[in-house]
Amino acid sequence: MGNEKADEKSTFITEARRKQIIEAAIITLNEIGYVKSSLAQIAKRAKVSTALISYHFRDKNDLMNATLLQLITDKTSYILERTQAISTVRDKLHAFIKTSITYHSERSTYNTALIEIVFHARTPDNVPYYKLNDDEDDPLSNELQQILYEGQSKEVFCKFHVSVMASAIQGSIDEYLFNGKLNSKVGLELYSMELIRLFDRAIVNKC
Amino acid sequence: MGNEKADEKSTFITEARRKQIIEAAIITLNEIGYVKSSLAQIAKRAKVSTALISYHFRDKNDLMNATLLQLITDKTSYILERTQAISTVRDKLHAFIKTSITYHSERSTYNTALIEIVFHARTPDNVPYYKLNDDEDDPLSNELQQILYEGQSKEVFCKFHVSVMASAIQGSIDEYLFNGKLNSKVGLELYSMELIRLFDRAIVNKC
DNA sequence: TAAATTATTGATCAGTTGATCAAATTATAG
DNA sequence: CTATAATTTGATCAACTGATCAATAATTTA
Repeated sequence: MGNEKADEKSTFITEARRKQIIEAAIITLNEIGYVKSSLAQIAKRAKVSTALISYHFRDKNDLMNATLLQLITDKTSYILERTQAISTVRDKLHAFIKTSITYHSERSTYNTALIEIVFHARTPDNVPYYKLNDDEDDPLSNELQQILYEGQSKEVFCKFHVSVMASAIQGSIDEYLFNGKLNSKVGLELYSMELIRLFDRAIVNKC
Repeated sequence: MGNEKADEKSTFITEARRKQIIEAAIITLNEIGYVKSSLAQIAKRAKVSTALISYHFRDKNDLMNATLLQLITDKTSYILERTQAISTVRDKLHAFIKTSITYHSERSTYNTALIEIVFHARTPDNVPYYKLNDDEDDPLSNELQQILYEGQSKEVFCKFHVSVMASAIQGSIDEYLFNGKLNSKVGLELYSMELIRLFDRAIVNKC
């Protein structure tokens, strides 16, 4: 009953329920947004009572944090799996850009839920999540920076400020995730292709 | 008393009160975020009663829309004033990047309030503002795209997809606005300088 | 099977929300 | 100065929020 850590009683049924509730939370976030995603709304979509959510999660914050963790894990593993297999740094960078954008359309529900949480949830000190921005803790950010460093040390890439370049790449990708108009106007194939060409010019060319 | 348009009764005192309430809304958004920015909280900071807000604004949405308009207008004029004066396209692009980033630190309160509204407010159909993304209506987006077109027609810039390049530039800038860690790690002078160099390589070089 | 633990529910709680309204205050006009 | 209109308030409203609790129901254990 009592583990060293907090409360880690993981019955099979408990884990299943938690996943079910988290999945309902994602659907709810996508459908009506964070503000309207009350426990009642989430419970309705999970087809359980509100009290059951309170039973499996300490509070609403706990539920949202668990949901966020699930979303980040999914996105991270999706992109890393398809990036780390590639051998050369330049192709790795291309894959990183391509898969990041592909994830958006393939898991758009997850992506929206992720945005909803990141821009609404706050720490107990009332600091918004979007202002925290992990960096060191973010495996995707680390992977991207490591690709850039490796390219520079192998002299495939030229000299530039890695942090700035990384956030420029990430920002260019994110812009496509947010901007709905762009999404329907340009198309992900064209967008990722143009982005790859753009950063090839900025990174690989004579410097 | 009765104008053609909706209700456009603009006494001097009315306009002053509206501005005062909007200013209080901005401060409140910055201090405690959109979700906690109730009419009561805004009223407290404006040192008026909640009923007075309801008197000057149809509802909370109306207030938030008016606040958003003020924020967008401020940011737009700030950047356009400092960009359109420049004569050559390349310097214009540099100025656009530089002033966009400078605005962040100079009016950080406004910037946070803007983010809070854009990522929380929704249309009556429950469509989040961040998914609308004007594009054609956004003067800043237009200015940036026009700079790129002009540079291409004068053959100062090489050939590339203007929409993609514009959103890459905008995304690279926005990333700096959101990412708190980056903000303290790199510094806006260095960041804008590196960004200018980056896009010079991607835009101006041999293509 | 019987006992004990775990899972689930409906009912209910106090707290906040945005909005409304009559009454009070202030400004404006005649 | 008086009457009329515009401004501001406090009190109050129903609706909804997240959370809690005792009472069942289901499952596990002995």
